[in-house]
Amino acid sequence: MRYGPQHKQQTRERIVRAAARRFRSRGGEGAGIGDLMRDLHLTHGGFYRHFDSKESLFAEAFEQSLRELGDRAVDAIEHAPRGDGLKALIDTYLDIAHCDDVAGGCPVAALAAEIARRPRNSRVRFLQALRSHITRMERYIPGASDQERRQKTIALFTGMAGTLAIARAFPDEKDRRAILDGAKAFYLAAVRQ
Amino acid sequence: MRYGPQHKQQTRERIVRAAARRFRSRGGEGAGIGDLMRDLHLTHGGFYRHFDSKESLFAEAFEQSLRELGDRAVDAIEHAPRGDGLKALIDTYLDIAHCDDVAGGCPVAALAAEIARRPRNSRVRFLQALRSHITRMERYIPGASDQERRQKTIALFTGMAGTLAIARAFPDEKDRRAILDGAKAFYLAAVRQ
DNA sequence: TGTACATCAGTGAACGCGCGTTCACTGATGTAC
DNA sequence: TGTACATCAGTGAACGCGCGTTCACTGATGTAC
Repeated sequence: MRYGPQHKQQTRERIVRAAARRFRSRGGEGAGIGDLMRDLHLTHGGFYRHFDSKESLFAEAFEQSLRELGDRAVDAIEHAPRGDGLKALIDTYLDIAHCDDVAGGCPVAALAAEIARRPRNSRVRFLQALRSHITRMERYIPGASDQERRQKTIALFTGMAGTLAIARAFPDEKDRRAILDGAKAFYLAAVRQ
Repeated sequence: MRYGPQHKQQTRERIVRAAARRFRSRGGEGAGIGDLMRDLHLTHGGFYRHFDSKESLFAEAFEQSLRELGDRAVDAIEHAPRGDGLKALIDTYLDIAHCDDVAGGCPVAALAAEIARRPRNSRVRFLQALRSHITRMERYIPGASDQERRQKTIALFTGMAGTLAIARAFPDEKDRRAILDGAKAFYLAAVRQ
């Protein structure tokens, strides 16, 4: 059957949105095209009208996730009381709600290791997304020079992603909270130097 | 055919050692039993004389990897000049050689996200290994109280693991070095508070 | 206005492949007598 | 000492399954005339 002119674009967006969640919560290998499409009440064959391959969906989903993480971070910083932006950034990232929302959370915490395993050529899109996330964040990080601010931004972001990923392995919420709270203090002190 | 009395134990150890490398470099889903056994000049069928399942091999390989990482960390600290133990710990972990040796490196940096995705029950072994690694390391981390030392140890270790995992995604060695060097300074300052 | 045709998002069977696991079997060595 | 049997690490075919991808097809709507 034929659909309205915006229909295809809408379906594509629904696929990306659903995929972004599935990839984060199940990993790239754990999330299948068939299940994904079934959730959207579509069949797997139609997928290839929208994407060349699972890999290109994965890249697009990653980009979207990271962009949205950045949006939320900026939002948290700019809605914080004056001078508390940095604390808000850290506290939001290391919040128990973020920790417990793998599907909607930071794609780097969920997928960094498997991105590093991909062939060089397919990593460029991910790295581009990562770099623009860092660039977007570095203006909120204090430092004596641009270079120092960038380095601190990278250390902070990659560090917090690691902490979040590991906290998620603990089934007991008390453990997760202890890890996250300890890390909040650690990173805030570190960034304020 | 029948083998000498130590033969089985030796084969088992060879399997664990090879698996520990394969799981870290390819991920739990990317490393297959068939390929693993073929590398050891054995066939896949024999695997089940040594392990119940791929999952139990994975857990044992993880434990061994983390134990060995701890050994190397302790070694680096204790061979460092007096007062430089902490710096040696951080510099060893964030060394470019460690970054580039995924197969022989930290299993947490390589596998944390997928461990977090496993069912609760199968996570207990991993968490036990993680906890004993932390306990082993915390005596080298300064802090006002035991609790503070533990929290800092966790933040440091999980943070460095995240940084390492992400650095590995960069194909250009210059980028990896920049990330690692920036993080070395960041974490050293943070832990020294 | 009415008719014939083109379009193309979505369908679902099929393909090829790799995987974890099972199982009947092998055969060199250890053990019982 | 010699013989018959038991053991069991390792073999390799087979099973069942799920996956990414392909492809001929469908059919409601847009377009050409």
